[in-house]
Formats: sequence, structure tokens, C-alpha cells
Amino acid sequence: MASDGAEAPRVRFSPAPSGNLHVGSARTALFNWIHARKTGGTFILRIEDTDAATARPELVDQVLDTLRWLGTEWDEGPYRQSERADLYTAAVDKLLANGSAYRCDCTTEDVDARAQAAGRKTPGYDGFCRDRELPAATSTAVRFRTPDDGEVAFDDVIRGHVSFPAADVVDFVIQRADGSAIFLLANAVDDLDMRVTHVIRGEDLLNTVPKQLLVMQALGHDLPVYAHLPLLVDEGRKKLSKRRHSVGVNEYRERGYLPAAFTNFLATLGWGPPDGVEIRPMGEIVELFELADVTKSGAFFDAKKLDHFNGEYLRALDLDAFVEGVARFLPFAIDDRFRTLAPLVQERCVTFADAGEMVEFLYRDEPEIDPASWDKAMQGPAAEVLDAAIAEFEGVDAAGWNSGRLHEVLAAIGERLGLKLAKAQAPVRVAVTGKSVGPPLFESLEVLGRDATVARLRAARSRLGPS
RNA sequence: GCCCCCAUCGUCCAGAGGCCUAGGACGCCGCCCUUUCAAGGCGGUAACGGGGAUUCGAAUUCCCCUGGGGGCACCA
Repeated sequence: MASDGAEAPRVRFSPAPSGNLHVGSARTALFNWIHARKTGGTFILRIEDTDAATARPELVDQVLDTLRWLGTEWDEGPYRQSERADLYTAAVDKLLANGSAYRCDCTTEDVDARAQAAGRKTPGYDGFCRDRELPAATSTAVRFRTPDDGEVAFDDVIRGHVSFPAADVVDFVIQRADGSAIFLLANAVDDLDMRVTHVIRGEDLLNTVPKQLLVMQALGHDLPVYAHLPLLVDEGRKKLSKRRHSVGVNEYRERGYLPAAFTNFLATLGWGPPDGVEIRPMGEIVELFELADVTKSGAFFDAKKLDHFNGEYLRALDLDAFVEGVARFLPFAIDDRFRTLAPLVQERCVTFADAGEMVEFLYRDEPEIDPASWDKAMQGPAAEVLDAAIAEFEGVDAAGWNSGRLHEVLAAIGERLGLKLAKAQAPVRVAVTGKSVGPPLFESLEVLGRDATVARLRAARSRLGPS
């Protein structure tokens, strides 16, 4: 890398501080991070909070926290645009001075009204104030003067050559009337100032490139290389919306997904390793990753596939790590009973949050009966099974109360009643755990203990009524 | 309305002119294993949007159409 003497790459992730980081943003952050690691470059974090109206300083920490959880640690920053206003003002002054920008006092209403009067169907500014030479005032914003003809073109690492007719790029605001900078300006100035070499971001920003290129050129600097990632879309192929989906990374974090599984999955959205092995350590992904290999079309965030990834990662955890990780998702403290069942629970979890469901029966005085499970299990010879189980289990002495023994006992009962073990265990399972699914029954009963087991069987039997 | 981008199984990726009767993964279906449920094993379903052109040969190149998406703010 950098054998041509070029400087090491510098990339940046520049989220707006909107709190709960969007999964699409997380993917963008990840790809930036991967590219930096791959190339020995620097990953810069910059918070884009130039809009005082929407900036929520208190939410910045949440973004940082999420990034840390994902493992996409930054090398430089975080910078905050709200603290760099002088830089933007200086840039605007320079553009004003060299004729690249001018003041404008048109309101949005003025612009729309003129467009309507002129019968134009294309929205946008018409250059009304270009030559009015307005003085600075509290009501004037600053607009960038775009070329009237020619084209603005660039080579995107992922998309190839992209060009726009310059005439379609209307004069745009770079500084608000209150003197604050607009994203287009701040973003360009910062990329220049931070010597960013590769701008890796979502495709929704592809259309802003010409404007930013124009600003950068007017400021007289070398231009960064752009790479626009395909958007993450919903099942309707629309940009993932906060309205209808769990698009916040925090939701996944709270539901017990593992950061390694989550980032591994994100890495397969818009990119795939050449050998087709999708589930693998991030270190390998970093090695294999090439920005130019990124796909061009939108990718659906498939929660089912994420679940599969997470299940794989969860099962790969050693037992201690699983127990430690699952702890904060359980509504009760980890004890020996949980530890005993843990290996069986781990095998059956997709996320940490699933574990509680499987063992909660241990921590209640009485099982919470699921009606559907009850109806299904308490049919046919259920009463006989329960009666026999009560009688037999009661006779097992405390020292012999273990899963192997219980297995034998219930198998014998089943045999006597002409039932397969699977059938015979159903009423017992529901009576004791309240559900028709869960960890293996005999291990569960062993951990629950004889007295509690028998008490629950009796309770279920009486609830069942006379046979 | 205008501009830009995109187009392989339901989904995510492979495929950079012959190796493709298109491969892997998730999902789904079936079978096996089995103490329920998972996990695991085995098998199956399923795609190159349409039309031209180039070529001996096109999923791969070019053009048009269609379809989808994104953008066009004193938001980012």
C-alpha cells in the first residue's frame, strides 16, 4: 500500500447527532473503519451539528457509545462542527471575496413564488440576487455561484464516472442568515481541512458531490476521492425508514445481539468475500475487503439472516462468555441452577434475550401456563401420564433425582401407556414449565428439584379435572 | 417536472465473453437425527426485467425501453 508515495488514506464518518445510530449509518461507519484498517489509514470521527435547530449535543455521547459497542473505534476526533464555526466563516469570506459566492435575501417563499410565476416545474433558486451586491445583513444568507454551463464530473470508486450538467446545479446556500454554515459548506471545508482522502458515505449524498466539488475547487484545494455506498432498503425497496422499522442500532443491542455478529452481518450488505465465506472474523474481512468491490445496488436489511449470524456467534461463545453476556438480559441473578442449564440454553438462543424465556419457569413460584401449549399437551392420556409421573417421581429419592433417572422413569411410564417418549413428556413439560418448548425436559426437572416438580404436577393434575 | 444512480434465486452476495445445464449463504419445503424446541446432517425449491446491437460465442460489452431507488431546503 502507498507504494506510490501517496499519503496513508484518511477517511471519516460524519453522523448528525440524532441519538440512536441508524443501521445504515453503522454500515457506513463500518466500511470507513474497515477501509482505514485495511490500508493503514486513519479513521476520523466528526459530528455534523451545524444546524442549531436539530443538533442535540446530549445525544453525541450516545453515538460515541454505539460506535464503541460496534467496535468501530475512531483514530481521530470526535470533532464537532459546532466548534469549528470560525473555519466556515473564513471559507465563506474567501468565497465572497473571490466572487464565488454572493449574498441573497430571498426567502423560500420568494423563490417558490417566482418559480411558479415563471411556470417552472423544477424547484430551485433562479439566481435572482446574483448581481445585486447586497451588503451583509441579518436577513441575508450567502449563496454559492454555480457555473451556467459545462459539466461537473468525478470518478466514484464504487460507481465509476458520474457527471452532472452544471446548469442543473442551482446556486445554493452555504451560510444561513444567522451566519451559521450549511452542511454542504461545512462538510467540504472539513474534508479539506482534515485532509480526508476518501469520502465513503451513503448513496443518498451522491447528488451533493457536484456542489461540494465546486466549493472545494473555488477554495483551491486537491479533491478527495468519493465512494458512495448503496443504500440499505426495506422489503419495499425503500430507504430504511425510522417510521416502520427497527433501524436503530441500539434496538439490536438491547435485544441481545452481539456486536461481532452485527458488524459481520453489516459487512455482507453491499459486499461479499471472494470465497463466499460470510461468517468470519472481522480481521479476515479487513484483509479481504476492497472498496472497489462494493456492490452498486441497494441492499435489504434481512433480520432473519442477522438472526442466523447472531445464533452462530452466540453458540461459538465459550460457556463463561455466554453466561457473562447473558447476565444483563435476565430478570434474575445468575445462580448455579442457571449455570447447569446454560449449555442447553445457549444452543437454543438466537439472542441473549431469548435465554430468559427458556429458564424463567425456574424462578417463579408457579409456572406461567401458556394456554395454547396447555390445550395441545393436555389431551388424550395426559391425566394418566400426570398421575403416573406424580406417583413415580415422588418415589425417587433426593439422591437419585437426576436427568438420567427421570428419563428412565418417564420412558417406562410412556411404555406402559403405549406412548412414545415425545408424547409422554408433553404433559409433564407443560405442567412444570408452562410451555411446550424449552430446554430438554429431564435436565430442567433435575434443576427444578423433586418437590417443586411434584407440586407442579399435582397442580396441573387438579386443574385438568377428573379424567 | 428535472437531474443522478441502480437492475442475477423471495433476500444478501459470486459471476469482470466461452470454466454457467448460473455458484454460495439466509429463508422456505422435505427427509434424517431426536426428550419438546433448537442445533446438526442430507436433499429440494428458486434468478440473469424486455428488446436490439457487437461477437463464432453474452448474465458478463454497447444502445433503447421498462422497472426501482435517490436527490432537487437558510436539514444532514
